[in-house]
Amino acid sequence: MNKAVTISDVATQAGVSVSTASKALCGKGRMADETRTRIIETAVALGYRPNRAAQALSRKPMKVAALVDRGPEEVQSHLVRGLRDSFETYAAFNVDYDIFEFDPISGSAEAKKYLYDRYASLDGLIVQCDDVVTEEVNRMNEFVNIPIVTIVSDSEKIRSVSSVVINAETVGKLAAQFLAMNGAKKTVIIAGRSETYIHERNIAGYREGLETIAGGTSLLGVWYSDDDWKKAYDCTKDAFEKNPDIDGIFVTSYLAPSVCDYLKEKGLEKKVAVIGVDLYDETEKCLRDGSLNATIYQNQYLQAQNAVDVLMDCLSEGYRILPPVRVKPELVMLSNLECYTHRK
Amino acid sequence: MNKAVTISDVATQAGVSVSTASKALCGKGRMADETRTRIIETAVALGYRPNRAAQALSRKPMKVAALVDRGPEEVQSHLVRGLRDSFETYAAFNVDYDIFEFDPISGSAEAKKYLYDRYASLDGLIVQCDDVVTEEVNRMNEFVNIPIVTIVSDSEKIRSVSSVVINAETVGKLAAQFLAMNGAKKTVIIAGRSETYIHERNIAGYREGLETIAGGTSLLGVWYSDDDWKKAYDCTKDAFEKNPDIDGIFVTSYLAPSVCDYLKEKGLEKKVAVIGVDLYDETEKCLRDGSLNATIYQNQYLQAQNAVDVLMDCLSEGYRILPPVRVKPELVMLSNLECYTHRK
DNA sequence: CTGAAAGCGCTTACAG
DNA sequence: CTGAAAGCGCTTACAG
Repeated sequence: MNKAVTISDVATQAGVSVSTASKALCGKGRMADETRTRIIETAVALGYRPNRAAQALSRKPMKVAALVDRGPEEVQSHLVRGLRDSFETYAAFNVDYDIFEFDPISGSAEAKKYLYDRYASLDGLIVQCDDVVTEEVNRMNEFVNIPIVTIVSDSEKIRSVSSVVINAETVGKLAAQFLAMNGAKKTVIIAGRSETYIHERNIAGYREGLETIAGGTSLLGVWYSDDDWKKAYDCTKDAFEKNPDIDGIFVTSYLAPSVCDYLKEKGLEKKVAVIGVDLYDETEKCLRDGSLNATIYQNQYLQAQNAVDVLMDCLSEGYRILPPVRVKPELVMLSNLECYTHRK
Repeated sequence: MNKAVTISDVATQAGVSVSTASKALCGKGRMADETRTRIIETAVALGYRPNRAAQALSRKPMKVAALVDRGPEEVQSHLVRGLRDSFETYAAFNVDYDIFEFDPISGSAEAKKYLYDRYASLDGLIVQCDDVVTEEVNRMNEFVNIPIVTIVSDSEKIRSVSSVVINAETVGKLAAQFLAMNGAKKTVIIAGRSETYIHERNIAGYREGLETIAGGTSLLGVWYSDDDWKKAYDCTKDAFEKNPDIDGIFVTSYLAPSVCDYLKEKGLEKKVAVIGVDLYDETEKCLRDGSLNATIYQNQYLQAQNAVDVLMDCLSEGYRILPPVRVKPELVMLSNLECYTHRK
């Protein structure tokens, strides 16, 4: 390994002081265009790459924030833990972080205020949020452009950002193949909120899966639970009243336990295959008692970790926009549940 | 965020100089036991965590090596790529690394020589290797104790190490549940090398899975392919000659494509469910043509990444032995294959 | 056995 | 507009 090129090499070569070179390279302060150009050119010519450790040690703390809209406690907690853990690993890089959780129904105003108050002082932002807040983020980012990373939201709606995404179609396809494998022929979907981007894509993927992979299995209908426990139960009930011979159910939201409750009450849990989404205590119980056959874990912890990593990359590489990072959906069944139970 | 505790805080509190604190904390040089203990205790009490950026900046380059025994090209390459990528992210941390691949059959002597030549100058080591080399590593580590991280080998055989492991029983259980879900009743196992730790644990897990999860499915027998393509084919043939009504096969090694070849020749590929292990081009093809129903991917890339992370943690935390890191087996089917095809 | 001092590669007030 | 100097938190010869 050859000795790395340092900023002082660049400075000497360009005939300026280290401080001037530094300012030229990180684009701070004012200086003669000619000087800046010359410095940058010699840096490139010499193959200079800044030493991150040294940068971290000398600069003042970087300020970043994460704005997340609160989901069901146990799902959300994985996300927040992932953010926290990941930020902590960057502690050595001198970053100050703040995680702000707000209620998706009532908290939009709160989230907006948070943004107004802080945006100007932030170096980077992670958001997982609804349309209202998204709009706000877009608006602010037009004035002060900082790197933004979105977590599994309607990423198309936020401009100039990097993102962490789950392939919602794949989730649907996986569910279709799984139910077919379990011998299901007549299936239904209990979806989350109607018209939601993710759920619609889940459904589309499921349809595709039925056609391309699991011929012989059909989709009888889709019910929308609006992410409400009681309503999910009612949907299930309604579905069975209309189609008593259902033998497979795909629940696109975290409400599968509610669906399982209905099945257990009616003694149908062994006859109907059910696959859900996400993983928390209730889900685990259902996997254990056999009423839930599998769940597709959209590793929130990993999503959060990736978001932080991407943000840090953006920040240290001159605010580039990075390609989306995809988190793979993980199929959790009774046999591999133990790999997930200690997911801190 | 409170200001982080620095080594100078620790030094002041313990009533020593910064240099003494540093030496105590990274276990270098000789010093009064009493002093060292006191310093370490105050560091713990204060919640001191060394600033890695500063460490990286001040110490001379760390020398680490990875010793891996070459498996089938495409499986191995994920491992090596994972090591390389991960080491590169530590470049700013001032580490020099070397990756040494050797042939598991003929290369033990070569590997030994490599160890003799370098061991003394290394700060850390990653090994994925057979028993002979393992013995050697153990022996050397008695003289010069450096942190060692093992990747999915018979970790019990290397003492004083951290490790990255795959739960081999879970892989077996997963296979059992999967085949049962596919309606298989009479199954066989085509295993890798006989008497190999991992394969035996795969088989044990499979048996357990059949009992606890997949009642009604039976295991007719186990054939050993010795990790040889031709032999795997022959085993399959032999199995079918003895049991023409086999309807499920678990291949514990990467040789599933060979098993699928037999099935396709005999036109049995739609009637027999097959689940294999690992993922590379041949495996992908079989998933696509439907002769292979699923494979259990033991994410080598991730294993390697984790190994490097663990090693770096060991090195920066005063050579502690860290608890094993478990890599989850991932079930790959046609429906989620796309998540794996761009696995660089 | 212990400590003072230099230095790792950067950034950032501050002074010219 | 440019540079000298201090300082970030650590490690490591070197001197006591």
